[in-house]
Amino acid sequence: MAPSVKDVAAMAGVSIGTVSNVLNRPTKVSTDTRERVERAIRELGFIPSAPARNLRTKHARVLGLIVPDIGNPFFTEVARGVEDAALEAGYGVMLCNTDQRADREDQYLRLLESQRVGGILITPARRSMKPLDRLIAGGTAIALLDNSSPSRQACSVYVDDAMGGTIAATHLQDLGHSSIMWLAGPSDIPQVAEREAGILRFANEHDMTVIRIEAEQMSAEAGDRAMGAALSNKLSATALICANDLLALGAVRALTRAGLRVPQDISIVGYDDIDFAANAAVPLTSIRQPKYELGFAAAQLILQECESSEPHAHRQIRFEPQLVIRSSTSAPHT
Amino acid sequence: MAPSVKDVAAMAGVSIGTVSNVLNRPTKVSTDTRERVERAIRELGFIPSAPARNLRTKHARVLGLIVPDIGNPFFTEVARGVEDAALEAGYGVMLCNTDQRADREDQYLRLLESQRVGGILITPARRSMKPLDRLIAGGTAIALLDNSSPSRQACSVYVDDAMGGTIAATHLQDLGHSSIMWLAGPSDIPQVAEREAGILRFANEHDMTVIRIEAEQMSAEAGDRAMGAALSNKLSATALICANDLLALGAVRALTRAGLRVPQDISIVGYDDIDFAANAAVPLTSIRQPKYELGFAAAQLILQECESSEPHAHRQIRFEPQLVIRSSTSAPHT
DNA sequence: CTGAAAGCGCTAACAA
DNA sequence: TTGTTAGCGCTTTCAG
Repeated sequence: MAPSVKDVAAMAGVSIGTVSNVLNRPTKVSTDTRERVERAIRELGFIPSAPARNLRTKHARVLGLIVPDIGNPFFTEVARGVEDAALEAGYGVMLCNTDQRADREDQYLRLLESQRVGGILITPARRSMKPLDRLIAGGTAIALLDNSSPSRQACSVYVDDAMGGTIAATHLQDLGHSSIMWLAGPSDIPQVAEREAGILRFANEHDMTVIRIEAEQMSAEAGDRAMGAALSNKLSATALICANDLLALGAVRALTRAGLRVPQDISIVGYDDIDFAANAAVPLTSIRQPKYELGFAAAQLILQECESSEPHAHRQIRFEPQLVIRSSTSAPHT
Repeated sequence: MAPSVKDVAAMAGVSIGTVSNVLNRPTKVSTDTRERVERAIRELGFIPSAPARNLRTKHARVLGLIVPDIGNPFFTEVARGVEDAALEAGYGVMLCNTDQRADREDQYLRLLESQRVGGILITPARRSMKPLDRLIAGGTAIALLDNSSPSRQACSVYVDDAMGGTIAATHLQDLGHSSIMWLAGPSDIPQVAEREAGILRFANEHDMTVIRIEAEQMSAEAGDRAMGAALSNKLSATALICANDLLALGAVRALTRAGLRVPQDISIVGYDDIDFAANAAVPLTSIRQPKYELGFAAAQLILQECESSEPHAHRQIRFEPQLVIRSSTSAPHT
């Protein structure tokens, strides 16, 4: 049996209330009794039971992290940021990977609710915030991750996607491209839609033509397939912007298979700037998102919401994306 | 306030004990009272408090997953396997990324202990099992992940690394290579040591020469640096085996920078077969490890240990690696 | 088959 | 400053 406050109290010759005090309000205890208690804690190897504590405090020192695809390095980096911020505050992180499936998201939401976690960080897989409202009403702090829809119900942290799209298009125009392809992901992903909006707005204003193709997923395989299909339909342009780096990696493959060289025959701009973008054989020009920082900031926001009992004003934090130029873009070959 | 068993009992007109019974032993309750209770649960949106339950049951329906680097796609895939097995059983997974730091590992171990998790899956960052013994004694199930050291204290799941090393060397010999380089990772990583043993044994028996170089981390950057250094020391061979795919990706970069072509000038075999190996511009020949399966099996093992109260016999599950031939290996150019 | 009651380990009033 | 005590929400005997 793990030792309990009772054992510690007995060994230190004090009451359990005093033990609880040295644990939670050390200043309210005289120095020498505190030291006696601390010694007892050390000798017994006492580690307080979180479940017991949570039964009283209503909230576990745990954060839920709900992401669509932890296999995507973007989210892996975000998770690292969340984890570091959480650990700093003595919180744990429950990883909830939904694979974009609503049923899994629901199941995890229930799980987190039953665990009475202090807060939930979520990149919503669908438009509805319905199930979240329940949680919010129940006192669970929620933060929207990588989601710009301002909500009066929750904090949110995001990177300006429209700006990212514009940056990518601007870069290609600067190089002299006037006709580009846009390899989008599923159109119901808000981030993709925003990036597209940024690209199209800029293209309109600067007489660039944009050919849109769509992959059914945000994965390299899907990028390969979509690009392959576009190629066999004789679609072409001197440059390509991809909705994320995974798609770009797949597109490079399809292009290479078709005998086209990057960037000589076609320039490519990815999105996210995952580690593999830099280490690909054709290092990818990409739009960097501050992934780790995004996660870190979101976790901090939510931690401060669930730590303090004061009325909390929901905040929105916006990050800016950044162009990282590597070898996959150049002036169009004439 | 979230509804409690008490509220449900009141609404259904039964005692709280009965509510508890329909929750945990539905058969012990008559059909119609069960239905009444279930209706009340639904109407109130009652979700049992895990902390309260855990206070009695001693163990939370949560698994701790301790890995050295969740940024490495190998571990990300393992995590997916763990997560899926856990969710199937209604368990959550706490992600604990140590970055190979002993202090973080300790901190997480304490956190998991205080949470009273049912089991811990760990890829030990160091040789010592000392802190784990405490947990085991305390009744927490432990499973060693990707670790072949048989332990009478815990279950373990691993992929035969020596075999993987041999497979890689065999493949190169079959292609006609007789002099190879081995890009190792830190020598205190047991998996790396095993792979090396497999390679060296085979090389000895077949008169291959092996030049050993070592990267200080299992990352692409470290691989790039180590390979670059080797190159400027005029080390060379017709083929290269890397301790994992990340190192291989970095090595390809260094090689490319030096004007060498893969596989014409040098063949490369990676290890792990992460997704990016297949999608790299030079698709990587690699030794595939059943990553997802590894995590899934480990989680199942530990779940069955912490679910059943019967005396549990620790098991060891061994997986076999597999050669995946792509474009980064060929016969040596003569 | 159902209810009553004890108690899991801890926190937070309140007393002393 | 320290001790006493009443629960938190649930499971689990033990009676009925």
